[in-house]
Amino acid sequence: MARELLGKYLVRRRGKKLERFMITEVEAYDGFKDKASHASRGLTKRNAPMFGKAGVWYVYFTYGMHWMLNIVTGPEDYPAAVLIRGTEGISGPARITKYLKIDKKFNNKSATPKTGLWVESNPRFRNLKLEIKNSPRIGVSYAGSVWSKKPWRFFI
DNA sequence: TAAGTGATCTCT
DNA sequence: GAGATCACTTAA
Repeated sequence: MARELLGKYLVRRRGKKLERFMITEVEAYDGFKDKASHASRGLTKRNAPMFGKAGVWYVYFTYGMHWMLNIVTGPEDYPAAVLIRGTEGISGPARITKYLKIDKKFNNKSATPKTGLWVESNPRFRNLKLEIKNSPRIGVSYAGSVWSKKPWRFFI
């Protein structure tokens, strides 16, 4: 799912204006066992959206100043999400939310035009093979040698 | 390299 | 309720 999101558009509606940003960098957080995932210590008030339906935003606040944008994946009751780390023109997960004015008001909301933040396929890339690379995830050294090394960061 | 910043989590 | 931590950014 993380790979699928690469090359697609993150679309933000503000008033009547639509802004589209091609997603270029993501990270996967998968299941109960993933020690790098907020869900590794079970259900909490904060990570609850990760346990819900796929296609819903999980937006949380960290480091006292940054909002992180994730989209929930997987079946209900199975915690998994993809962190949107970068788009064309914006690199860095906190900068995306800063520039697109994304905060807790999107948390637990569906990714649809109705909510003002969603994902669209990219017709430009329908027939183009993207060169996708991967690496360990960023900023998760606390997760131990196994989980911090999982190559679940994907980027174009 | 380190400060900034405050919500959240764990432990008492 | 206290203390530690944090899926980061910026300025030095």
